[in-house]
Amino acid sequence: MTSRRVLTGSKQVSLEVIKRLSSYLRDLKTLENNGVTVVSSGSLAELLGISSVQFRKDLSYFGPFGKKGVGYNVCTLTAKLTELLGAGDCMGFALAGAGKLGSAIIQYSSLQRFNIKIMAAFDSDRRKIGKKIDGLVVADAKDMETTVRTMGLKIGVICVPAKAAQQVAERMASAGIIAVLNFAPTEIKILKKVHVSNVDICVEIEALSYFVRQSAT
Amino acid sequence: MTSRRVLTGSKQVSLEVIKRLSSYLRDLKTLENNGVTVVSSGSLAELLGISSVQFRKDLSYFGPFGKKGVGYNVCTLTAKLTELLGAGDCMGFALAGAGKLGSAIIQYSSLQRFNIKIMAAFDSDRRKIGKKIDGLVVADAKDMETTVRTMGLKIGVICVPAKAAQQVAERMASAGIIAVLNFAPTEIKILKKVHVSNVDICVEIEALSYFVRQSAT
DNA sequence: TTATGATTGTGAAAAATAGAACAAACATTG
DNA sequence: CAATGTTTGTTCTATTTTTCACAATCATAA
Ligand SMILES: NC(=O)c1ccc[n+]([C@@H]2O[C@H](COP(=O)([O-])OP(=O)(O)OC[C@H]3O[C@@H](n4cnc5c(N)ncnc54)[C@H](O)[C@@H]3O)[C@@H](O)[C@H]2O)c1
Ligand SMILES: NC(=O)c1ccc[n+]([C@@H]2O[C@H](COP(=O)([O-])OP(=O)(O)OC[C@H]3O[C@@H](n4cnc5c(N)ncnc54)[C@H](O)[C@@H]3O)[C@@H](O)[C@H]2O)c1
Repeated sequence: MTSRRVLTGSKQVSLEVIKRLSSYLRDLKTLENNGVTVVSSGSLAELLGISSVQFRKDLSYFGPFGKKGVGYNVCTLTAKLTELLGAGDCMGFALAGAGKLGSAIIQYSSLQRFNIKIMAAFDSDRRKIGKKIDGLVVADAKDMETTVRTMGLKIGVICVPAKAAQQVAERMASAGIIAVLNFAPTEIKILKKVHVSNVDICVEIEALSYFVRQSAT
Repeated sequence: MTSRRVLTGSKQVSLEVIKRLSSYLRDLKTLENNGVTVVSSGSLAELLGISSVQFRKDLSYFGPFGKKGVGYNVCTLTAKLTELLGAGDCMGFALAGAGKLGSAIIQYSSLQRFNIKIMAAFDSDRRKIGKKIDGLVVADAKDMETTVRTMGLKIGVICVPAKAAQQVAERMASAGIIAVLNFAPTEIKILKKVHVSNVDICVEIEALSYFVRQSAT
């Protein structure tokens, strides 16, 4: 894993921390909906399946949010984390490859609750172009650069076959995309300033297989 | 991230290493198909977007596979890694939630090339039960325990809504599943001996959003 | 055959991450 | 109000992961 780090004031925080903060926020929202008003790092950590120190440590990169002897106000902390992660204003993204996985993601309703919204989807297959998925019309991949640039999109999700992934990523980058979530089972080599997160389901399952086989002996 | 470790002989190797080995194997197969017979850690690392030391170090946990001054025989290394990861014999898995994401995974053809095969899919929705997806008939979630146990499946993939994930995971565990890939945006609390890998796409994109916003300033 | 250059494998150093420990702050109870 | 118990925030310590540095090995070409 290439550990990219992000500046926050004077400190540097790893994206791993950011991902955890995001999952904290996710569960805090659930608590909020359940009417919980105050929570301690201990009980929240138990909910999250992590240690309470890790929770407090992660928060500490961004300042004190709790009250000693009491815990955290769920509402306040939710608001602070939302602001911190910039999850308040909607972030749009572009998706390439409106196939099986791509369609699922287009229709992935949870993204809305995260203020993440798909703004454009592209495909090179004539049978896919023009198709309406969940209200979004799939556009011609040829128009990707123009549209992405016009809309000012910064995040790209790659759901095209492996052999097309590199080229698609490059085109996205040239259109102003600076962060990519890649589902294709291949590594993308691209400008340093573009951040690439890979999710390779085959690799995930293969690793689990290894674990299973080890457990068997 | 809970860092689970696996025994190999006397050494302990983290699952992160295993995942990387899996991605090495993935790219080695591509090289093999392209007729490349010998490769150095340097050129392969460049292909993988990592450092050559990391590649060699990862391999070193399992023994020497290369020839000094020359490099690695692609064919041999592929075979060794395949054996090491146990990727030679097919590993079956069970999937819960044959919805949008679940269907995409059922139809995910690349898994076959990894010798990973879906053996059973379950859903609780009457409209989904009995449906044939890519030749596989979706079974009633009620029968999950029995079927999973009978088939001796060890890996479970969770594609059900968040609120059902915990219960589904527990039922999988009770049926003998010891490794779970969870796509639901919630943490699963379960017996220590069951390994849970989480893939939360919302969290991934939210982290990218943070990166994007940071880059803007 | 002998130098030269390339590349591996690994112990040791460095960096990053996680964890423990504890003082400071607050609430509560008597 | 004082004593006690709780919980945070943070420093310090331990562990894990990554990177460096280099001896050992091999091919090649003089
Ligand atoms: N199906 C899954 O569950 C799954 C899971 C994980 C990863 N993936 C990966 O995601 C990618 C897509 O998988 P899928 O199952 O949806 O395949 P798919 O064939 O259903 O979809 C791929 C789509 O990409 C389009 N495409 C091809 N080249 C393109 C280009 N240059 N520009 C724009 N669009 C292009 C195709 O027309 C097609 O619609 C693959 O790399 C696959 O390995 C799939
Ligand atoms: N759609 C995506 O691209 C996407 C991406 C990442 C994660 N996810 C997550 O994956 C999960 C599924 O997402 P989806 O978009 O496919 O939703 P979906 O509603 O299309 O599918 C969920 C399926 O689970 C079934 N189900 C519900 N309870 C069940 C139970 N107890 N046992 C068995 N089956 C049950 C439902 O009948 C449905 O068919 C959700 O947790 C979602 O957050 C989805």
